[in-house]
Amino acid sequence: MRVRYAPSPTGSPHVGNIRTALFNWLFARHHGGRFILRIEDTDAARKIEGAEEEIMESLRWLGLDWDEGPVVGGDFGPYRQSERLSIYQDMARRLAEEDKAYYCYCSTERLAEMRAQQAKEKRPPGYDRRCRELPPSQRPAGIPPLVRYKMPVEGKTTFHDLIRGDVTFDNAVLDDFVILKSDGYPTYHLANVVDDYLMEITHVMRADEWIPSTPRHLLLYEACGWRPPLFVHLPIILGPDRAKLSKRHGATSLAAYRDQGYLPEAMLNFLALLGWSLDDKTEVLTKEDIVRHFSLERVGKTAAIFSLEKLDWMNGLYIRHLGAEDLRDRLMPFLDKGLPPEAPRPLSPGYVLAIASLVQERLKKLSDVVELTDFFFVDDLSYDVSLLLGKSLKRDLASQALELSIQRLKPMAVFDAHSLEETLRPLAADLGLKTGAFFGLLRAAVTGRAVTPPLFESMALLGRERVMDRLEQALGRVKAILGLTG
RNA sequence: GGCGCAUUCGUCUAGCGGCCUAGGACACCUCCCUCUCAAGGAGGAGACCACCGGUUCGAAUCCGGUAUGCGCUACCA
Repeated sequence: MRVRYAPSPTGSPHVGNIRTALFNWLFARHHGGRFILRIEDTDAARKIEGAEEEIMESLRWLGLDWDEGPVVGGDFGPYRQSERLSIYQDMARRLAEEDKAYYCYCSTERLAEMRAQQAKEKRPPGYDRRCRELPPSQRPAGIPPLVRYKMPVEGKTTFHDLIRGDVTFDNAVLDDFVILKSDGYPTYHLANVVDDYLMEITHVMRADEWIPSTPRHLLLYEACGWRPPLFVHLPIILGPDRAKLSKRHGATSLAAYRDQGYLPEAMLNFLALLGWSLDDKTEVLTKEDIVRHFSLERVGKTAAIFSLEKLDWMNGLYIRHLGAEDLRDRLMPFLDKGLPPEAPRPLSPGYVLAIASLVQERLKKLSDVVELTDFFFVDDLSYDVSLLLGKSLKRDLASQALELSIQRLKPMAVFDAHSLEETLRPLAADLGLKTGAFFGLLRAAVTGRAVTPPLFESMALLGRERVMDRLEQALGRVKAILGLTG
């Protein structure tokens, strides 16, 4: 079995696009077939420099390796359509010679006018076939022609979709579509059919939106005298507004999710579940699990909305299951990029390792680490004094609590989490404070935040010097307020 | 407008004629645990299976129609 992922390099691939790649890859790996990457760069105008590299980078990030295609080569290359132009041109010429296609000289302006007229008269749009029977003698000179397929005017075309069953179209609703543009480039329809044939693709697995063009492709296979492959149309992925996922949905490119700190293994698991399921309960699956069980029979037919909530949960789950050093290594670049410049670099791997274990079960995304742990790296804690006083804490009590804490902390022989808790916990009672209120005060003083990793572990990691320093500073701030208001 | 595809909790889905007074997960709510936040544990609420007709002893499951959504309708893919 041979399947392909055939993106056009018009930008960084979005998750819907990549999901199609994933299903092709899963299908190939499950059946021991070949997964081919083919770049469909037939639209010179929309082609974006660097997009091809981004496509490959996205595939690599998810771990979808291709057996043939750019970089790796293969026996059916080249795998970039812009390098296969003569093949399409020869084919278009052949079809024209066999009277299965014809040259069209209509200008873009005329076509636009025609469409406007059709719309006005509420007639179905489509080429009016003016050039269809144009004798060679009447061909205008000096106008580079394009080539159109000579669509049968009657009859029906039916194809069998592996997950949708038979789909039938009336040939009459199909117009004479362009197969070769006037710039010598093929359209998707021609290039796709020619390449799928020449590359011996057995299953064309692509998004739902291609269903309406499948009869054109089928007719093209027929015109060329080729046996068509099997067709599989995958449900599309919609944005939260139920429209087809596209650029305007914000962070839809796979790379954007990577940059936010989603793990590739979580993304792969999540994407696989968008349209495929193993059974009525299993949801957490490794790549190997999915490959082992993947089957077209369990691919659904309804469009799915790409919603972040479940992805976030799954990402957190995968983060929690990471080994300590693995997590540290993945966190490092996010800290490096996200921490303010005053945080000393390079970051200490040992220090980050300890921090990582403190936040592991608190992360949904790797990028969350910055907000959660910046106080470990930066000494200038800028927080509002009200954070120290809280809602119910009297000011004099706050200052008293800080003073007492400093006093008790000073003589501690070992400054570890356990000893810290042993010396500080009784203090709450001594002060007549609830532990929540007391620890909240200390937390604010030491971290400048209301929400942090566990207090004693954090204090131990920060070290005696910094903790004492921050407590003193907090005390000073509370006292300043006391003095101000009497 | 034409053509096509789809239609089960807010979301992802299980279900392929009786196991369904519809199962799981995320999100949500409550409680427990607890130094905050998480994580974890225990509960809860949430779907008249889009609607209307058939077929059948019996339908979420089969058939037809309607509605709605989405897609296609380019010298884009």
